[in-house]
Amino acid sequence: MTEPLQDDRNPTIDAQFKALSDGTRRALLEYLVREGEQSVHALTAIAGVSQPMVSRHLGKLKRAKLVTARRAGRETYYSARSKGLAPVVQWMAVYGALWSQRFTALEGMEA
Amino acid sequence: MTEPLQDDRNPTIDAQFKALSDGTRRALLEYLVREGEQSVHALTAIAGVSQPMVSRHLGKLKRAKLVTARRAGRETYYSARSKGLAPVVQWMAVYGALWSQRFTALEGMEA
DNA sequence: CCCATTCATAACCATTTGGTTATGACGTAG
DNA sequence: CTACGTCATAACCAAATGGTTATGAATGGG
Repeated sequence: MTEPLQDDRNPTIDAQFKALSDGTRRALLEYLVREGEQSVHALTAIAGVSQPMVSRHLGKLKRAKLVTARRAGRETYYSARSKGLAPVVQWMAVYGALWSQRFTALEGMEA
Repeated sequence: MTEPLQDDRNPTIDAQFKALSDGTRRALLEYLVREGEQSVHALTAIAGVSQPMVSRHLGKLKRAKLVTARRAGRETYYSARSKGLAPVVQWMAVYGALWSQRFTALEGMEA
């Protein structure tokens, strides 16, 4: 509704698109979405990269509000954050709708 | 449909998310979507960056198949490519649907 | 024919990014 | 108490990224 005058820089959307732009990160996220809460250990097993890198990817996903972390003993469990995608979905709804008429039923979503 | 075994690296989706992860690029794209075909000149006027940078951003959007270019005389006109968002939308449809039940009516979309 | 406009590319720079190995903090199990 | 398992952070590196100014290739107008 608020007209993006010339540059609607939005930190959250920025962070989310950037977070989603990496294949490894998407794979982690997809795994969390499909399999539910997972420890870093488990995620390291399925990601093709080292454990520190997994931690860093998860950190970025967390800062993008796409996942949440729950510490339990020596393990940290990450889960996909529902509502996490909302900002991106909203962007898609607005511009995708204008773009073509292929979008519908995406409204009623709050960041 | 094809189960992402552990890492569904998809160059197009990668490129699209990456392309969308920059605010300036999104602003250019949004402008094209809202105002239709525009010359680089016009786009430079609304983007907050130099003309070469606009060209480079447009190049990246083009490689991501989000815009198309049409050369006319000394001007190049860019337009948002309809269907461009399809891969991203598809990803959103699949994972967004799993993610929460907030997604619907996103199927029937082809890349 | 010359000059100006439009655009893309080159050269350069600082920062970010994805990756690694090494280390350290903390919890748990003998 | 010691040893191991889990995770995050540090240090480091090469490559990509966003930005700039300078240049060059076309096209169009006087």
